[in-house]
Amino acid sequence: MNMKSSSKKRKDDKRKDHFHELYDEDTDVDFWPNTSSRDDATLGNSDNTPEQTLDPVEVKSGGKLQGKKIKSSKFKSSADLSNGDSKLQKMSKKSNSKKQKNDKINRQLREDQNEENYMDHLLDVEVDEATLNNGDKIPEDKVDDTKVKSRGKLQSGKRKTSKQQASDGLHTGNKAAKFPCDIEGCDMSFSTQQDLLLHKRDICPVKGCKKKFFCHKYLLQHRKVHIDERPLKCTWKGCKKTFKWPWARTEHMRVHTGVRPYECKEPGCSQTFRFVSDFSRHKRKTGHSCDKRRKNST
Amino acid sequence: MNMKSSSKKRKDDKRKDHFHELYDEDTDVDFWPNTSSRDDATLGNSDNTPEQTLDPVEVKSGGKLQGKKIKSSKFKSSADLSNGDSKLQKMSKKSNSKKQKNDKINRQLREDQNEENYMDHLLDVEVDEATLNNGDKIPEDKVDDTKVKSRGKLQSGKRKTSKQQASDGLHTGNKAAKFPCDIEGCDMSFSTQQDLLLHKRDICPVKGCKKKFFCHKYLLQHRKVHIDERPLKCTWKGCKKTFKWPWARTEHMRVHTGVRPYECKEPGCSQTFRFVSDFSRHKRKTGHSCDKRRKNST
DNA sequence: CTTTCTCTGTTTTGTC
DNA sequence: GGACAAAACAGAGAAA
DNA sequence: CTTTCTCTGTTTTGTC
DNA sequence: GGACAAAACAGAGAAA
Ligand SMILES: [Zn+2]
Ligand SMILES: [Zn+2]
Ligand SMILES: [Zn+2]
Ligand SMILES: [Zn+2]
Ligand SMILES: [Zn+2]
Ligand SMILES: [Zn+2]
Ligand SMILES: [Zn+2]
Ligand SMILES: [Zn+2]
Ligand SMILES: [Zn+2]
Ligand SMILES: [Zn+2]
Ligand SMILES: [Zn+2]
Ligand SMILES: [Zn+2]
Ligand SMILES: [Zn+2]
Ligand SMILES: [Zn+2]
Ligand SMILES: [Zn+2]
Ligand SMILES: [Zn+2]
Repeated sequence: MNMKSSSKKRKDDKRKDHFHELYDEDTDVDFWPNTSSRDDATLGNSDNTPEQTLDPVEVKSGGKLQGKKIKSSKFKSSADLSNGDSKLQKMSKKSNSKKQKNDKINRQLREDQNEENYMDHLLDVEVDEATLNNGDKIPEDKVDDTKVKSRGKLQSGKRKTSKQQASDGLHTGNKAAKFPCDIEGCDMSFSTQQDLLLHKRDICPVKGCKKKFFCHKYLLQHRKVHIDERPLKCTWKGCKKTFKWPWARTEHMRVHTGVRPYECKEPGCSQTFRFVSDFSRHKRKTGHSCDKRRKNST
Repeated sequence: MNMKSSSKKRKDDKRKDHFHELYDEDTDVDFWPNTSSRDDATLGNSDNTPEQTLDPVEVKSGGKLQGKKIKSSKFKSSADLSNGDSKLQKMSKKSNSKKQKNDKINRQLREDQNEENYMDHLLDVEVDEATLNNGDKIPEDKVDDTKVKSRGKLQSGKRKTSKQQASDGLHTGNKAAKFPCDIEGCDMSFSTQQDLLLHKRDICPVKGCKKKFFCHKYLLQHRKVHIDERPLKCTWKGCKKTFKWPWARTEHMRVHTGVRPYECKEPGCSQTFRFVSDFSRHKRKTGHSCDKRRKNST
C-alpha cells in the first residue's frame, strides 16, 4: 500500500498490507546499518494499479473542492534493485530488405542551426561539486557545407550560454555532501543517509530512478543522466548538437562524414552500416558474420 | 569488471575484480533459489568509468579494421534494486514572480493536427498477451475551435493506424510466457527464469531499465513504459494527442479547456495553477497553504 | 534562473 | 594473468 | 513492420 | 479498522 500507512504501522505489525515489506526490509547486504543521524529511517512502500479511467473532463471550473492536508514525505527508504536483462524481443527473421542506396548522396545534409538561449530551470542543491570526469575536448572543425536534417526531437540541437549553466542540476551524489561513500575508489557523497545507503547498494537514489547497476563505479557516470549539462559538442561547422555521452557524439559525426564503418563479412552479404546498433541488429536477425569487424574507425 | 570475465571466473574465485560480486550475490531475498531450467544463472558485473575522450573523427573510411568475435551474452542476473527518493534539490526561496496574466486568453489555442502514419518498428516477442488493464474509454468530443500549440517534443501528437499497432512491443511480462509469477494477485510471466527472479524482487527485468519499485503490483503498470501503445486519446476535436497514463491526459485536457483547478489558499496569495506540479512547486517554494485544496475537478 | 506542460513512481482517496 | 579506464557494443527506443 | 539516429548499461579493448 | 483500485500528487524533466 502506501508508504505513509506502512511507515505508521511499521513498528508493530510489519509486513502486512502487501508483499513490499517482505522484499523491502530484508533486502540487500548491509542495508539498514542504521548509522543515520536523526530521522530514523522509515521504510516506505506503496500500492498501485491505476491505469486509465475515462475522465469526462467537464470544461470550465465546475464547482466542488477536494482539499486535504499535506504531509511532507520526509524520508523514503529500502528501495531495492534494478538490473539490465531481457533478450525477450526477437525480430522476425524475415525482413532483410536492404536498401542502402546512394550512400554519400543519401547522407542528410540539413540541420537546424538556430540556437536559442533558453534558461535552465534548475534547482540548486545541497552539494556543489560535479565530479564527472568530462575530459572530452572539442575536436577541431571539419568541412562546413553539410548539415544534418534534424528529426523531431531536440534536446541536443542547441547550446546554452555559459552563464545559464550556472547552478545546473547538481542533484545529488556530489562531493562535499554530508554523507560520503566510503567504498574504495568512490568519492560520491549524498545529502541523506538513505540516499547513501541506496548508493552503496549500487542503486541510483534519484527520485523516480532507482536503477540498479552492476558496477558501483558506473554510478558516477550514470549521474550525468540526471544533469542538464551536455558538455560534448559536435565539431562540425555550423552544427550545434551537444551530447552527454562520448559515443553518441562519435556516431553522430558520421551523419556529417557519411562514414559507414561497419561491414558485414558474411560471404555473400556485403552490407555496410553507419551505426553499430544497425550492424548489431543485422547480425542478430541474419546470423551473419559472428566475427564482427570494423571497416575503419570514427 | 565485465560480466563475461566474472561469469568465467565465477565458479572458482568469486568476488574478485571489483565489489559487484559482493553486492550482487548475497543481494536480495530468495534471489538465487536456482530453480532455473538450464543455463545455470551466471552473475554479471561490469566495470566502467568512461566519460569523454575526444575522438578526432577523421573523416571518410580511413583504414584499419578491428574485428573480434561475438559472444551472445546469454544470461545476466543478480540485479538489485532501485528506489525513489531524493529531496536534494531545493528551490531558492526567492523567486515568487507571479505572472498569471490573461488567463483564458492566454491559453494556447494552436496545435499541430497533422497526423501521420509512421510504422512501429517493433519486435515480436515471446509472449503475446498484453495484460494492461487499459480500461480507459474515449470521452465524447468537446468544442472544436481551440487547438494547442505543440512544443518541440512529439511522441504523442499523432496516432497510429489500427493495423500498424499489430505486434507492438510486447517485450516481456505478459501472460503465456514460460515462467509465470506465483506471487498472489500477479499474473505476469516471463521468458526466462532470470527475468522472473528479478520481477519477484520488484525489479523490472527489461534491459537497461532495472528499476526497483515499492509495490509489486505496480510492475504491471510500469510495463506500459516499455510498450509503444498510447491507448488514451485526447477527446478535443482535432487534437491528435495520445497518452499512456490517464493523469497525463487529464492534465492535458486543461490546455484546451483553460481550467486552472488549483488555487492557493494562503491568506494573501490567490494564485491559481493549471497543473498539480506547478501548484506543488509553489507550495514547496513558498510554504503556502499546507491545506491543499482543489478549486474543482478536471 | 522563468513558464508551460508531460511522464511516472508513490501517495491519497473512495468504495466495499 | 591482473587492474583500470577508454572505447565500443547492443540493444531500447524515438522519429519519420 | 522500415530506416535513421540517439541514449545508455554493459562488454570489450588497450595500457600499464 | 482492512483490502483494493482509481485518482491524484509531487516531483523530475523537456521545451521554449
Ligand atoms: Zn501495494
Ligand atoms: Zn560509492
Ligand atoms: Zn538515476
Ligand atoms: Zn553535428
Ligand atoms: Zn545526430
Ligand atoms: Zn550480412
Ligand atoms: Zn567494475
Ligand atoms: Zn509478479
Ligand atoms: Zn522497466
Ligand atoms: Zn488535446
Ligand atoms: Zn499537452
Ligand atoms: Zn500561495
Ligand atoms: Zn591480461
Ligand atoms: Zn527499436
Ligand atoms: Zn478504513
Ligand atoms: Zn524541473
